[in-house]
Amino acid sequence: MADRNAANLMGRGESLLFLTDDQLRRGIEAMFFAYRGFTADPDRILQEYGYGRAHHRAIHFINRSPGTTVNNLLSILGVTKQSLNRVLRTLVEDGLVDSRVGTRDKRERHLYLTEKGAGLERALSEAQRNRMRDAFRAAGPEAVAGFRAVLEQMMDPDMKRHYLDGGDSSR
Amino acid sequence: MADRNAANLMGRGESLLFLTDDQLRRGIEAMFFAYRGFTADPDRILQEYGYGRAHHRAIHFINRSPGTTVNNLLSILGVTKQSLNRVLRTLVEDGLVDSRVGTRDKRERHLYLTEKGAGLERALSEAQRNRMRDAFRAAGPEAVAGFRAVLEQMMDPDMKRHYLDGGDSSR
DNA sequence: TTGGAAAGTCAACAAGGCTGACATAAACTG
DNA sequence: CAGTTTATGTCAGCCTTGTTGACTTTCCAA
Repeated sequence: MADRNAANLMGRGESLLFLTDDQLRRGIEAMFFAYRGFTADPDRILQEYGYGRAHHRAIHFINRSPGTTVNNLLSILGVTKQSLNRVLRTLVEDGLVDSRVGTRDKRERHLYLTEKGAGLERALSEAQRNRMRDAFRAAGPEAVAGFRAVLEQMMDPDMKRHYLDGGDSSR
Repeated sequence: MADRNAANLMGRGESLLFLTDDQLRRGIEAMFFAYRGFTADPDRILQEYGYGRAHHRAIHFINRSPGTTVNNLLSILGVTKQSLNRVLRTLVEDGLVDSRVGTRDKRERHLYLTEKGAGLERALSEAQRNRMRDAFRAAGPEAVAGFRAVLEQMMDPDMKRHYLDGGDSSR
């Protein structure tokens, strides 16, 4: 709202913001500290189960897209299949995830949360949603819109696909 | 700006936002994907030097607060001294960080970037600032304010101190 | 039908978290 | 001054989660 001087040279309503290195540094540190807060509550829960963030990520995206394949999960998570496989194996062994051989293509494994897995998912996402909700409410609706707008710009373009996707990029 | 119906029951201008689980899920995934983008460019640079994110974090905060102590860094980074020490030791050995015994309190070590260390810091923070600046400009000034407001709410309260601090919580 | 690509698994290694124990020096306290 | 606390560093060992390389099974297309 402040310096909008040299604006509107760029088609859309974007102002040519004068951003000092210090303002940008604040943004960088905000991301760092906020991400820590963002993961703190689930981390505590996971610790009780002997799991880590990798397990949380797998559980989250399986819940979002039931029946998704390992390969699809790989493209979302951006890790190697060997790394994901280890996490997935423990989740299957512990009875949180069900891995079903594909009917059309028997090379594929389709992933589903079991009742037990869905239970942990609820505990994790509830904790994370509570913090997110509190932050959104305290900051107000316009802030939420801005938050989402900036984060979306910060993503790698290929990832926006997974983000915008309502879910189910499987099958 | 949308549903502001039941608002203003809460003293300040906060509306009692109706946030669906799906809206919150979007926020959660936005954090996940954006954080990946946020760290992607520095990660590439660090890889060339054989360093990781832990080194980046140390370098960042030493640069922000030259002369800071190990203990202060510990409270900012929230890791164990053993973990930080390993990183710090390699940085000192490689001549990126200078560790000087305190004059007032000789138990303390005050940390400074060397010329070489400052060089890497510039490369890392320039890459990260560029992405942050592009995102800020594309999203616009109001979005930036909202971004910061939400992130600040998401932090653990103890961490806000380090965030708001203009720097130099040393000595 | 055969050769390559794709999906998944196994083995081994590295980074960077962690805990616990212990050493040293300096500072503080009664 | 003796004893305790504080700041830092180090060693050993463990865990999670990333990596690469080699291998199997399955599918598909030439």
